[in-house]
Amino acid sequence: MTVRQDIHNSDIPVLCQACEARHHGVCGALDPNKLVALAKTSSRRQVDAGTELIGDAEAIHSYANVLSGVVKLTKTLSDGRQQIVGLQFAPDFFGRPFRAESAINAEAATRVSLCSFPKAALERIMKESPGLQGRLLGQTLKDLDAAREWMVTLGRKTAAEKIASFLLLIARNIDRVSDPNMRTAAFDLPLTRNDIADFLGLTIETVSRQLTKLRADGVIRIENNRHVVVVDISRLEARAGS
Amino acid sequence: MTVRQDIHNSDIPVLCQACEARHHGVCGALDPNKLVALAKTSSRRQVDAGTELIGDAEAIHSYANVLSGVVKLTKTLSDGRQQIVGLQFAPDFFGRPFRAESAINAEAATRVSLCSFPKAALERIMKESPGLQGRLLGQTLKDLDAAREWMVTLGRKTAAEKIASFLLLIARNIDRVSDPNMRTAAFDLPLTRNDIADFLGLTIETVSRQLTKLRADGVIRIENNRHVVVVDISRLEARAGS
DNA sequence: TCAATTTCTTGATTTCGATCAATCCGCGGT
DNA sequence: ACCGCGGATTGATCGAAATCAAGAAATTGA
Repeated sequence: MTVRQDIHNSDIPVLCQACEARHHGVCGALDPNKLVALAKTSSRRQVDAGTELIGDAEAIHSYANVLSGVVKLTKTLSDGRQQIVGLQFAPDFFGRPFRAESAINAEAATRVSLCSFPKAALERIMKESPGLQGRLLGQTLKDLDAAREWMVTLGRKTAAEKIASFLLLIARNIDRVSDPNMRTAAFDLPLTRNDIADFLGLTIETVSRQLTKLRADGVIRIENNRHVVVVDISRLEARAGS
Repeated sequence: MTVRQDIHNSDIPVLCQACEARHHGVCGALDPNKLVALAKTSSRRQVDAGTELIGDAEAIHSYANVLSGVVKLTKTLSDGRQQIVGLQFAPDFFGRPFRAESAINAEAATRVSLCSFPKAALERIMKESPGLQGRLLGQTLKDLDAAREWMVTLGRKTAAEKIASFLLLIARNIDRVSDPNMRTAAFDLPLTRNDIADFLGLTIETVSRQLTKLRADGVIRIENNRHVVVVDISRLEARAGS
């Protein structure tokens, strides 16, 4: 153990001071000492949309916090059919503690900025900070809840309901609509129509048609193919099935 | 800390000695002292198929190891559409560490025997045994992998592939077919046709038709509606998509 | 600025699985 | 044994989404 010393706010690594993950993400469990230790080995980087972050069945050497942008996790069948099995928004943690058994593929869906650190560094600090393990468990449980919620959407909802559910998911994560009396939302879609289809288990044509229908019915407006304005959130919710 | 004392095998609670969870489940992380402490508060019980174990949005007061049988986790839309979002086989741990946010419903799919302990007892021991937290994280990651694997099945596979995938899942968990050169498998279906439909995002009629087709093609045999003999596992795998 | 290419939309047709509708089978009870 | 009932199978028809097929719109690059 190092000798306990005075920790001023200025001792918090510059890198971390303005970081959202510092408070809400996994780093929130670390005291300044540990944070300094981790920050020494960590590095920020920006990657363009389409960059592969973890290849299928690849060994994983690092973990990362998503600081901005959206990362998509995909699985692919041998004949090319693809399914997005998770989306990570800031300030989600992502990477696989221990084993990399399930063949998963992580790719930047938008331009993404990451704060990544080597697997070994995190695991060492984890042994000393039980709180960190708890945060990791918390993130994993959150991912599990999201996955199960989506299983209902995939298995039991109609195409129209799937699209509405998807738009709500994005609105809640990008535009942070948690306030229930917020009537409207606006955001850029982080996914292409193809990605949306792969997320919803639909074809690109069906996605397009359902978006057109929502637009025709005045529930949303679409500008430049990417920017979506939800005119009335409760009307969208009514179409999402629940 | 208690003084370290000699621990004989006989000090392991009788309840735990023959328990599978003792080695492979969460209890494997506990030393005999901790095991005794936990065993004091735990109790075995058997429940019939159909028994509700955790109600939708109900507060959770206990955790459990599944010792035998199958527990199904379901989510239901307001209009009654249902989706099974997870199956827990022995010796899975089940229950929700912390928060019970996601509205999930757990029900015994078959006759089930459980070893359950109060939430508080487990959480207290968890603070002292970092290994236990790790096991819990491991179980959660395993559940997450399973959920994501199933998302591919729900979103991208045909009805025929879904049924084949389901039978393989059961064969691997009930008959423990992990040995890749095992050519055949046999088991009782732990789910009714209705449950299978809810697990696969299909209707009961489609499930029935696909099972009939597999039978007609000589891939499986069905006896008494419940007992399934997989004649050739590799032929079943070929139909599961991958 | 203007091809060139990719991404998205829209339309026509087909198909797979849902729905509707009878049976059929297995099982427990009297 | 017989009935009665819930669960399962089978058949006929329908419909939602997939597939096939052009185009239109946006983005890229020279």
